[in-house]
Amino acid sequence: MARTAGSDGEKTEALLRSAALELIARHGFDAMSMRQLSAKVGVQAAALYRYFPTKETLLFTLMKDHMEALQASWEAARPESDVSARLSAFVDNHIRFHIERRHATHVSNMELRSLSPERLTEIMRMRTNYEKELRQILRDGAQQGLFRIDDVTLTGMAIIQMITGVIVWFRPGERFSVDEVAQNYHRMTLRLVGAAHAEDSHV
Amino acid sequence: MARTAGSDGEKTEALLRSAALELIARHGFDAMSMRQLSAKVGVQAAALYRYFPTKETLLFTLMKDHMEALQASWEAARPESDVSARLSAFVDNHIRFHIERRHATHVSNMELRSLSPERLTEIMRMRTNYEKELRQILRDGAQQGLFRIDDVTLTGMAIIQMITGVIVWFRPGERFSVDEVAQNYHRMTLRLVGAAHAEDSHV
DNA sequence: GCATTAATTAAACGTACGTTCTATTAATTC
DNA sequence: GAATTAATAGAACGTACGTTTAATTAATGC
Repeated sequence: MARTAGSDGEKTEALLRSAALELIARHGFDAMSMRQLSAKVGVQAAALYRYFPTKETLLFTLMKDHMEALQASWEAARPESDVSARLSAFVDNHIRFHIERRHATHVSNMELRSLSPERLTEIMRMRTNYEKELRQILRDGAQQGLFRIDDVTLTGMAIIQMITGVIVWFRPGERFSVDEVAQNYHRMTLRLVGAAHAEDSHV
Repeated sequence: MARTAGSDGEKTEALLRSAALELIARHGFDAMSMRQLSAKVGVQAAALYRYFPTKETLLFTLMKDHMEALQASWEAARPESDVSARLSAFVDNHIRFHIERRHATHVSNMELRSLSPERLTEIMRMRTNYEKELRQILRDGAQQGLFRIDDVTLTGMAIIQMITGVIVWFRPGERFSVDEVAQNYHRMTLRLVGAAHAEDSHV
């Protein structure tokens, strides 16, 4: 056999990507074999090389797309309003985005080691750019006297770790809804930065 | 050749453990080969099997020792004093312990996937026990009216993620000392739980 | 100093991996 | 409907891996 009836490159690539995200998230990048991936989609291993020249390129592509989508999601959600609302929006967008794409998030957070130095640099650059948005919010809030922040870099890291960590324990359909988690976390974040009136917030 | 002059089982095992922590932290468990590990210590790969029956057992041993040491460290540091001091002590101990053992921490956080189900369960049980200590502090603080906490489980997770995340960005000898980081984080933690007078704290 | 135990080497086994090569069939174009 | 392009299959290549087996030397106990 060779080309199969109804085969379609775009469709196969999309299937491969989502199957790869699931397998890598579950077993890790090294532990996922190209044969395992191809079997999940129902093609031979050799067929993968029509879409991705190497296994590492596949990983890089997944991560890059994830980071671009994250940045785009924030730019679409970013309000022009006051800093507290911007901070809440950042936390909200971050949590929702990552919960909705838990596999891709796991991959992006756990498999950086498997990238070549150049590709690692590129992903880290995208990540840093995204995190700059948070730091700018923190800086604005501090300058306007609305936040009490000892160190912007350190506080930014603490918040990122805290809100990204949601995917470690969150399971859809259990105790908390996404809304509850998002609301709770943005309240904790506002307290963490010493936001004026954080305690009275009804949002 | 066979047994080498000056060879000593305890010494070799200790060397293997620390070499393994470093290699796994840097390259990941799957990416580390037994030959790579043995070469780092200067023995043949077959020699490893005198100390660890399988590669996975080696990983499990490292993780278990790490968790036991963490629990012991907290039990030694735990004060009998008021809840705010206990919370500060927890944060302080956690950060210092993890910074001092960054390799082991990385391994314990990143390589859970490579454990068999039974062994994963055991490590998770230890981890849960440790995290219970934090939740108890939060519960006590809330009951005494000192903390303002919406949900103990969720707040506990947020704090754990935040303070464990330090090892992701912290590099000894750069901008911050361990003391500064620990102090800053316990201030953020107290704010996060809405601790009364957190803003006036001089600790 | 001999017997025993501890620590290691050297070589090999079977397996699984990423990747490549070539052939083959399906869809598309004109 | 012939020519071309797209999408795959099937087989193979070389390599590296975890682990085992047997032999060998060093240290220890009596």
